[in-house]
Amino acid sequence: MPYERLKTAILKHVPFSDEEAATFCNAFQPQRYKPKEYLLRAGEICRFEGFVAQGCLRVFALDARGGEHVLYFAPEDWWVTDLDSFTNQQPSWLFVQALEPSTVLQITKADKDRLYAALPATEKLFRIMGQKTLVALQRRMLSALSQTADARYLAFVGKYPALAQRLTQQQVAAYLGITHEFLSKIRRRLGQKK
Amino acid sequence: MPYERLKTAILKHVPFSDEEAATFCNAFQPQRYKPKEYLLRAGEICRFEGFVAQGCLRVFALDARGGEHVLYFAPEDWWVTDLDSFTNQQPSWLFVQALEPSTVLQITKADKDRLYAALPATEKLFRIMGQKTLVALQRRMLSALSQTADARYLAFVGKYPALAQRLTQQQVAAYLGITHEFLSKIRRRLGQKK
DNA sequence: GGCAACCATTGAACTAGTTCACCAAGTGCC
DNA sequence: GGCACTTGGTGAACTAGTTCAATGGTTGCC
Repeated sequence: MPYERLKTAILKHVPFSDEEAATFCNAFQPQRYKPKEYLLRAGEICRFEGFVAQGCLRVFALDARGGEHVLYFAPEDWWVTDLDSFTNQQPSWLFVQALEPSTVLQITKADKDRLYAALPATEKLFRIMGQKTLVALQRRMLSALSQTADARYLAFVGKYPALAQRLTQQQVAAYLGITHEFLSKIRRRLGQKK
Repeated sequence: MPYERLKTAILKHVPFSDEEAATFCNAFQPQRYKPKEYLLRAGEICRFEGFVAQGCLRVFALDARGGEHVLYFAPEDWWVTDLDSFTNQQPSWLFVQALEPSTVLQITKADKDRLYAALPATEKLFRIMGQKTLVALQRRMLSALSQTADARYLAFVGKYPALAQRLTQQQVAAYLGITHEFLSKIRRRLGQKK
């Protein structure tokens, strides 16, 4: 049951009763995606906020020359949306794509607004989750400003070893902000055979 | 009156009555800082969340070799804290320093928690402000991943022209993730005399 | 009013990371 | 079972950005 993961995840932050948790979870619709399938493309309006029950997605942007740059990966238990496009219902500049066969529990903007009204603790839930995301992104920003690609790569595999295994090197490179050729050279230098 | 700026700022996001707004604002204490004065140093626990009523601060980190890297600047109407250290009351890895003579309205963790309890809309207020900060940081992260230093510099002065005037080039460079020497060369190349 | 900091600029030598072209191995598809 | 496609690796030439050292101009301080 994909809803169990969602229930467990939210109860970590907010003390919902069983009924409240059910009200919360029932506002989400499960959707399955095949590898390479897009949930959102730049120019579209993001109609969902999703909780990944299974699989792995990526959120990325294209630069002027067609290069892909990964904002984040979303494996199981992560949330995925274009926050700006979703909250303001305006055109996105991001792509959201499944990397593996994935199941995502999705909520619409209207249903999320209903949740805020029906269960006030929802405010706190998303405030806290947003704060954690912000702290993590601040760390990554500082890492981008201050560390060399070698150090960023080591930090990434150190922090997310299981995820690093699931991703191709191209995806990892697009997250680190380097070319996959250079990542290959870093790995050789570090003697990483894995 | 420094509280007027704070009141105006919060009423943009949340419909407080005059009494509620007063309750909110009175939880904050004004503090004045001289240029170069530190509000927080790495290793300390961040005891405040602040609203800048006047002046300008910077939040930065040191790398292994002593280089400074700016996470963000906080001029008038911006909020400033080490979110991680403040919310979890654990040692910080950041520095917060005044760049100009500044007045900051500050709240402690305990008083902020009291606000959350006394005025539930406070949850919404900080959820929304957090979301906006997150969206802005996502944009900056993608810019760091995908753009050259020239483009990032132009984007910065384009987005924050007044702020760029107030800062030294060293500060701007530490925000862009380049050396101030290289920033100087970029500016020459662009023919910027300002 | 003079000295000490700090700031912006510049040039030369260097290094981290890119680009392009190519090759080998795996994987999935029909 | 074969073919197309994607992936990972490698080398050579290149470029964006760093490092170091030096200079001159402001600014602020006592």
